[in-house]
Amino acid sequence: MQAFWRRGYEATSVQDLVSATGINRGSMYDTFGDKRGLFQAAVEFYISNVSAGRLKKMTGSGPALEAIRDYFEDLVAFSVKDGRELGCLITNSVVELAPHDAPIGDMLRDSFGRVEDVFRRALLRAQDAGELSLDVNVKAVARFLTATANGIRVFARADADAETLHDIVDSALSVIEGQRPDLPIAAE
Amino acid sequence: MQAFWRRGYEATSVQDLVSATGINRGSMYDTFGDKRGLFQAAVEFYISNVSAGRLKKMTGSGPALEAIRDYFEDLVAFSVKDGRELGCLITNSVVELAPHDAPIGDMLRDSFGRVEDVFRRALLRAQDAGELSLDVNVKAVARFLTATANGIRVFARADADAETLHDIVDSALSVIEGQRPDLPIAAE
DNA sequence: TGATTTCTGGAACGGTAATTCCATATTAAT
DNA sequence: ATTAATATGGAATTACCGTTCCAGAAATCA
Repeated sequence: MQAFWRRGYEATSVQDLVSATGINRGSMYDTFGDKRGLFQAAVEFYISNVSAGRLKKMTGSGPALEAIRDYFEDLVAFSVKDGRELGCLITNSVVELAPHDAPIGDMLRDSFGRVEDVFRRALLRAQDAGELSLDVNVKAVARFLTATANGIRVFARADADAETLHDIVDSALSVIEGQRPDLPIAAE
Repeated sequence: MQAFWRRGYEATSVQDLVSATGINRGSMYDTFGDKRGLFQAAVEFYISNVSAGRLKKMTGSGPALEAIRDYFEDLVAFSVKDGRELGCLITNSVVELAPHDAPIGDMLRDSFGRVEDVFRRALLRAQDAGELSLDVNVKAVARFLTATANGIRVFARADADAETLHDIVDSALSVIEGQRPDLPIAAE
């Protein structure tokens, strides 16, 4: 997974994968069929571990807008860490492969859908909690936040610094953080 | 350029380039040195034609916020056209190559910088014209809009539909379109 | 027109890619 | 302990990759 994450699908040779994993060539082919099969497994692993792990924090019961901000701060923190210029394996793979490999494309689109869904739920929770105006188009904003996360990942891949990424996050979150609802009509 | 745009650097073979251009193998090598040289030329061509063309519309003297919106509408319109799933050659190349090819990475980062700059100027014009509050952090928002454009491009590469892309644009532009300045203190 | 440069089609080259195979060693199951 | 299953190192295979080369055709220039 890490090899593919770093260099992409095409630029990673089977020899790279053998060296990186320390696993025998033959065993690799026995288990995953071919390079593409291993790649698919790597992406699946990424989705259900790396990605889902970060998303799970957003599904808690605490303040939803705060959870969304934390998600983005996490993203920025990771992007400028030593694992720099990695970006996101899903984003990278969408760009490299989605248009030419339908099954992998579908898998990646599903993953986007799940991210969007987590955002959507968080936004609904924010509305329920009175943190966010009911006028906000939740579906649209969820899509927007998903796209923004991808934009940040592209910037990360271009080695953007923390300040730049923070600027992006702050501006993006102004879409929801400046949207407290009006006072309730019948305040108790 | 189109071959690289469609399939990326690694997945495009020299044979593909020969077939796509109708130009002889030898002539190609005489002119561009090698595959990488041709790629570099393709990206340069993209930057100074495709990309610059779209950006130029934003540098006019008309209403700046409208120009920004038009830029994004253009993006969406192109992304769902027949040239679908192409995304942006710069975005695609950043993701595929920036971390492993310093010269090309630099070229692509420069291009990002120029986009950011065009946004920045437009935002400043908007402030001058009283379309945009002076409280807005212009640099941050310019970075944000650049990142958003990249996010849209990633979505386009994942074959997102027009509605989805419009949702993203509408939400993103709410960062600036809801920010009219307060009435001037000394209204005439 | 004749000379020079440029382009063409296509063969040829070396290298490395993905994949397969196998005899041997290791591990797990009975 | 014996058998069956799995992993290992590495060679072998096939194919395509990028790149070079060249003899001849076309175009350009004097």
